[in-house]
Amino acid sequence: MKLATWNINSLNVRLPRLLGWLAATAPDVVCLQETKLEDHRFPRDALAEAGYEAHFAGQKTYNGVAILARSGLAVDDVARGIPGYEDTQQRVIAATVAGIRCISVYVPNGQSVGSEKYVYKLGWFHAATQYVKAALAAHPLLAVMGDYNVAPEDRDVHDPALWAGQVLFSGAERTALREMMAIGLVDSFRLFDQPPATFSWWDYRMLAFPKNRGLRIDHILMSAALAARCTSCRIDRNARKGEKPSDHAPVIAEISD
DNA sequence: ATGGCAATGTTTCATTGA
Repeated sequence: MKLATWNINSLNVRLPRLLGWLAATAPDVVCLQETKLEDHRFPRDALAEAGYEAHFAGQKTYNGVAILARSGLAVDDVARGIPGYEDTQQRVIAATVAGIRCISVYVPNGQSVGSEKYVYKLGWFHAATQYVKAALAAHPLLAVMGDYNVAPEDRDVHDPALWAGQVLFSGAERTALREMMAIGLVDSFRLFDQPPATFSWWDYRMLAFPKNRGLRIDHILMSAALAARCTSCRIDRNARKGEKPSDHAPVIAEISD
């Protein structure tokens, strides 16, 4: 079982790239963020032809999340948004795929520390934590996958001194992520030895990617029961290369049967 | 090879992302 998450930064632009990546990678579940498509425009048929059943919660221009499940896998209890938390922005979708509860999350960016969007980010994070806590209680096999817009540690940032106190790496954001993990989730990436300076996002500007000036802000968090079955987790840096890449690379975790 | 922002709509600039 192969689980993946990828901030695709416009599924309209990136559909050909996604289809090629699906064929090459053969994941069983893919969580997508920043699809930027209203539901009536979602390329459900193209993905079905590629062998994936799609569930999605989208909107125009911004945000938008989806879960793709390999055709034939049982998909149950699809849920959109965070119950009890009013939000016009489409940032969460959940589904149980082959018995594993999967939640695709697109945490707000936060813009800059202290801004209105930063306050929204922290409030959203806490609401999401309560939601994930309830999900964990109901589903021992849980994976929360997505773009968290938070780098957890110094080693997840190309230049920690430069980023200290900045949005994506501020103390309050890292604390919010730690608090979500404290309910009983582990960062599957850190279950394994990893090459130093492994990141999941690079700015389009200033040659950030070829210089590897990135951040690791996309994560696959797992419950203890799921983590016990996790055999690998890696970031697919190759998917950031070539013509018209997303600014994010996918994270891929493997689960033993 | 991986390359000096990109996607979108409000469209020929403004907004947002991270």
